[in-house]
Amino acid sequence: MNLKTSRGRPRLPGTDSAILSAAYHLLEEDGYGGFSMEAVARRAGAGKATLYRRWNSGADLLFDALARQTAFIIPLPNTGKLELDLRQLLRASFKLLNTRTAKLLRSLMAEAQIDEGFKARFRDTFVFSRRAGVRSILEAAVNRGELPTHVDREILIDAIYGVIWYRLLIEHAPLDNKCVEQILQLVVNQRQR
Amino acid sequence: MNLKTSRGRPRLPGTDSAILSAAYHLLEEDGYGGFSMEAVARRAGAGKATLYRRWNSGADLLFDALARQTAFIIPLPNTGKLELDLRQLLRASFKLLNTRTAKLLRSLMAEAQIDEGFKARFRDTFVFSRRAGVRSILEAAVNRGELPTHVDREILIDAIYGVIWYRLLIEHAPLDNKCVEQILQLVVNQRQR
Amino acid sequence: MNLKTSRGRPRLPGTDSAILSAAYHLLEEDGYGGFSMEAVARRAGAGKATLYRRWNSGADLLFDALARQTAFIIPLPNTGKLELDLRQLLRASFKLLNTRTAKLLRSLMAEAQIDEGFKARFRDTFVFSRRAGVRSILEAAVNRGELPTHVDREILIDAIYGVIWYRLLIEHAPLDNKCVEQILQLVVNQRQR
Amino acid sequence: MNLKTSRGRPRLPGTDSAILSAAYHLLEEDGYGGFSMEAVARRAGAGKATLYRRWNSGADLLFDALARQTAFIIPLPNTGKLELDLRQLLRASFKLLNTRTAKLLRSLMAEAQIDEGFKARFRDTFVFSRRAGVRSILEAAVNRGELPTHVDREILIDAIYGVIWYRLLIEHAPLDNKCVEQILQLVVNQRQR
DNA sequence: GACTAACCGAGACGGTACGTCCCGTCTTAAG
DNA sequence: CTTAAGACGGGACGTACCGTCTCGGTTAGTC
Repeated sequence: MNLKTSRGRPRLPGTDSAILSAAYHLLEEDGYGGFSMEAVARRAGAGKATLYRRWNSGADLLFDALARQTAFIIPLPNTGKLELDLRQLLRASFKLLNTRTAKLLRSLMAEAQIDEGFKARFRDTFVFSRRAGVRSILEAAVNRGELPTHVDREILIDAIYGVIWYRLLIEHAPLDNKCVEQILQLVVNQRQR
Repeated sequence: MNLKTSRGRPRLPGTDSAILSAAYHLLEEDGYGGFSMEAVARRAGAGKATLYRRWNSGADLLFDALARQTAFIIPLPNTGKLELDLRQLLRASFKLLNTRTAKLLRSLMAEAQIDEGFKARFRDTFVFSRRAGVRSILEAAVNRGELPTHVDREILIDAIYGVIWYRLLIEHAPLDNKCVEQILQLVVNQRQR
Repeated sequence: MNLKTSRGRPRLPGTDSAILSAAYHLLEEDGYGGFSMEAVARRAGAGKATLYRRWNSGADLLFDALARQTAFIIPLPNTGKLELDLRQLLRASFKLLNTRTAKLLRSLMAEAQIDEGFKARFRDTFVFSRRAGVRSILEAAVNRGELPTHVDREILIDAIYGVIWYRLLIEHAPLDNKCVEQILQLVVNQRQR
Repeated sequence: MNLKTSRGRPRLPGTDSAILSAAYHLLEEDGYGGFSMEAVARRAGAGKATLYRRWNSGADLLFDALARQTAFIIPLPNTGKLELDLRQLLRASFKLLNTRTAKLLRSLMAEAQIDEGFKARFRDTFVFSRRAGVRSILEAAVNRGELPTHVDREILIDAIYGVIWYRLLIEHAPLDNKCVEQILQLVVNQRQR
C-alpha cells in the first residue's frame, strides 16, 4: 500500500552523510566562522545546489550536522531516585559538552539568534526534547513524594538548562562534577512548605 | 606634567555618538543580521576607516553601542531584605529585557560565540559586573542570616542569570513577574541543612 | 521483408512536436535569452534527457524549431522576368522577417557564432538553400539576356542576403518595400560592359 | 576652473587596462565561450566587483576590450578617386578581419543579439562610425560626378557592410582581394539613368 | 604664517560567500 | 528501449561585506 511513488532519480544515499560530515568537521576545526555553504560543498565534493536541494538553509544543515552525532542521544536514567537520575543525566550531558561538540552547540545558538526560523526549529526539536527528559524525571520524583508538589517543575528545568547553557556560552566556569552537585543541591534542597 | 601632547586634528567629538547611535538603531530594527560595518558607516554618514580607527572590530562597536544605552545601568537595591532586593533587581532587569534591548543582547551573545576575543570582553565587563551585583546582594543576605552559609552563592548566581539568558535566547517562556517569583522561590526556598 | 523489428518502447510521436513548439514559443517571447534546455523541457513537460536523446545540442533543437515553421518555406517565383521574380521573393521574405520570426533568426545567428558545429549546419542547410534559390533566379535572367554574363552572380547573392542580414541584425533600418526596391535597383542597375 | 572634484580613492589607472587585456586575450583564445566576468576577473587578478564598478555589463566590457585595440581604427583614404578610396579602405578592413579580431567581432554581434542595450551601443558607436566613413567617400564621389546623383548611397553602404558582415558571420566565402574587387564592381558599375 | 600630523568622508580594491540558474550526464520506476 | 522526473558536480551570475588603502581636504598644535 505504498501510495508515495518516488519519481526521478533518487538522491544518492551517501551524499547526505558526506555533506553532514564535512559540515561537522569544519565546525569542529574552525568553529562557526569556518562554516559556509561554499566550504561545506567544496569539502564534501558536492555542488552547492545539492546542499540547497537537501536543506532549506545553512542553519538547517548545521542543525542536522549536530543532530546526527549519535553520541548526542543521552539515555534517560530511571533509578527510582531523583538525585541518582539527575546526577546520571547531568554527568552524561557534561561529558558530551566537554568534547568538541560544545563548539557546535555554541554555533547553533549563535545561528538561532540570527535566523528566526532556525530558532523555532532548534527550540521545537532540540531544546524541547531535552526539557521533556528532565520533566519526566521530576514528575516521577513528585509522584514518589521526593519532590514537594508545590515546587514549580518548569522553573527547575529552566534553572538546570539555564545554568548549563549559561556556562557553555559564557565560559566563566566549567561544566564538571562539582557543577553537577551544585545543580543537584539547587533542585533537591527545595524546602518543604 | 603631561608631556605627551596630542598632535594632529582631534577626533570630532560628535562622531562617536553618531556611529554608536546608527549601530544601535540598525540592531534595533533588523537585529544582528542588519548590522554591518558598511551599513553603520552609511547610516552614520561616516567613512568606514573612521569606524576601524575608533574600534578594533565590529564586535567592539556592537558592544559599545549597547553599553552606552544609559538605561542599561540598573541601580543595585539595598532594602536589607534578600527577597525584596532580588525582586526589585529582577523586575527592573526584566523591564529592560522586554524592550528592543533584548534584540541587542541576543546579537551580543551571538557575536560572542563567533568572536573569541569579543566573548572575553563581553564576559569580563558586562557579565561579571552583573554577577557582582547579585553576589553582593546574596553576601549581605548571608551576613544577615537570611541565607544559610553552606549555600553556594556562585551556583545561585548561575541559576539566576542562567534562567534569564536561557529564556532570552530560546524564547520558550516570557520574562515576566511570574518568572521573577519563580526565581525568588528557587533562591529563597533553600532548605536549612 | 522487414527483419529488423524495433525493440523497446517506441518514441512518442507527439513529443518532438511539443518540444519544438515549446522552444519556438520561448524564443518568440523572450528571444535568445529565454531559451534554455531546462526551460524548453519544463515547458514541453518533457525530461531533459529526452531532448538530448533527440537532438545533439541546444543549437540543433533551436535550428529545428525554426525549420519546422512551415511558413518559412517561401515558394520560388518564376515569372520569366528578373525584376518581378526578385521583387516577389524579397517581399515574401520581408513579410516573414517582420514577424516574430525575426527574433528567431537573430537567435540562430548568435548561436552560430558561439557553436562552430551549429554554424556549419546552419550554413549548409538554411543559408545555402536560400542562396540557391536566388542563384537560380539570376541564372535564368542571364540565360534570358536580362543580366550581363560578366556580372558575378555570387557577389550579387552576397549583396542581397548581406543587406537583409545586416539590417536584421543591426536594426538600423527597416526591411520594407522601399528596401526591396533599393535592392532591386542595386541588382538590375548593373551597367553593360 | 575645475569644478568637478574627484571624491574618494581614485580608480587605479592600470586596472582598466589589465582587465581589458585579460578580456581581449580570453576572447582571442577561446572565443565568445571563453569570456565570462569570473574568468576575466580571475585572469586580471581583480575582484568581480571592480569589473561591475567600471562596466555596467559584460557586454560593455566586451565592447571596450575590442574598441581599445588601436589597430581597429582604419584611416579614411582620400585619393580623389572613388574606386581607389574604396579599394584602399576595404583592403585595410579585410586585413584586420583576417586576424584574430574576426573572432572578437563575431562575439560582439552575438552579444548584440542577446542584449538589446548592448546592441544599441554597438550600433550607435561602432557600426555608425564605420558607415559614416563610407558615406563620406561616396558623397565626395557624387560631388565629383563619379557617382550618379540618383544612386541611393544608404543602400550602397548597406550592401558594402552587408557583404562584409555576411561573409564574416557565415564564413561561406573569404574576405580577400577578389571580394574587394567584386564589391567595387557592384558599387562602381551602377548604370547611368 | 608655514608646517605637519592626525583627522575626515568617500569610495576603490582583492577577496569570499551568498543563493539561483543552467549545463550535460546520470539513474530511477513505469510503460 | 523510451519516458518524465529529477539528482548530480560544475561553474557563472550579480550583490553584499569584509578590512585595507588612498584620495582631497580640514583642523589643530608646533616651529
